[in-house]
Amino acid sequence: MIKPNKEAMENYKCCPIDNTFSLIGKRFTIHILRDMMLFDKTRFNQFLDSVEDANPKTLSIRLKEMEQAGLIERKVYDEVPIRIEYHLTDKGQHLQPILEQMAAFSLKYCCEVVFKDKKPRTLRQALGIAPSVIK
Amino acid sequence: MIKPNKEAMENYKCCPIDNTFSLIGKRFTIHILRDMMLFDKTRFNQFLDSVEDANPKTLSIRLKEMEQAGLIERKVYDEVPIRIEYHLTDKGQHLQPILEQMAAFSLKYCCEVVFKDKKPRTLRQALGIAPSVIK
DNA sequence: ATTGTAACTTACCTAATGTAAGTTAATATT
DNA sequence: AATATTAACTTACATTAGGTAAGTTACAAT
Repeated sequence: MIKPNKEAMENYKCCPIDNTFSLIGKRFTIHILRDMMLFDKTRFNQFLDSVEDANPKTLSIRLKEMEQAGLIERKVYDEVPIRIEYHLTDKGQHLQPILEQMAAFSLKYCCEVVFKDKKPRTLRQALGIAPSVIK
Repeated sequence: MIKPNKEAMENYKCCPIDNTFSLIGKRFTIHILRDMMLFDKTRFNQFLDSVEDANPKTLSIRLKEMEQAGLIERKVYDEVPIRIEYHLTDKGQHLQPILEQMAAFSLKYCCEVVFKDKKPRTLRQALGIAPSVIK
């Protein structure tokens, strides 16, 4: 088990885990990130369709918060009808290892609820890709 | 970027990221896990003191949910005054990589808010330990 | 004139969370 | 004998966050 020591603790203004949670802990945030990272979703109505139980009010609030936090960028295309796209920033991209670990946990320890055949999988197996693709 | 393919998607009953979020996404849950994993906290009033802005009502609800979900175990010691301890289960322990990635993200990309000197750190540097200790 | 589309916003309602005080049970103190 | 203390909550009440359904804007097509 990894434990912080006292000298190291002196440097902190706040807890890094608490800080990350303040960025991704609210409803829909990780779902939006997931859909951007893994499924190339970029638009409001796509998230409304793909995010589990999303509603337009909360989605709208969440996208604004994520933009404020520097995780995503909002781009307006002046077409008819108007098109708006949301894209991950560099900072937002770097949240991906967290989502990967979240996926890996469920694949291994919640396989009865996640998989039809109820068998555990690694992230590689679940994605159905060759080992070389991940890294 | 890692992308799931179609055959692999057929096996799912639900999204593993969504599933993990249902386990750790509510307020205080990861804070409780953090305090158990890194600071050896085990008792109700310890969490009340150490978890940021914790209140007894929500803490009580959360501990019950976490027990239900199989992440922690509640043990009653029949002493005077009564002592109750909460400990991580094996399943709960395996959430640690998620918390580590959450910490690593803030150390690297939110150093201005996390550190007094505002300089980014790796997880190793932040913990102030030798490289060999992590793995 | 009505319909359609994208991206929301608004009014209203319900659920989750927070606050402060109270409970239980036993020993310790005045 | 009455009051205090401790741990781990619970309860009543207040506040905040989130959800629902409908409406808005700005065109273009039918």
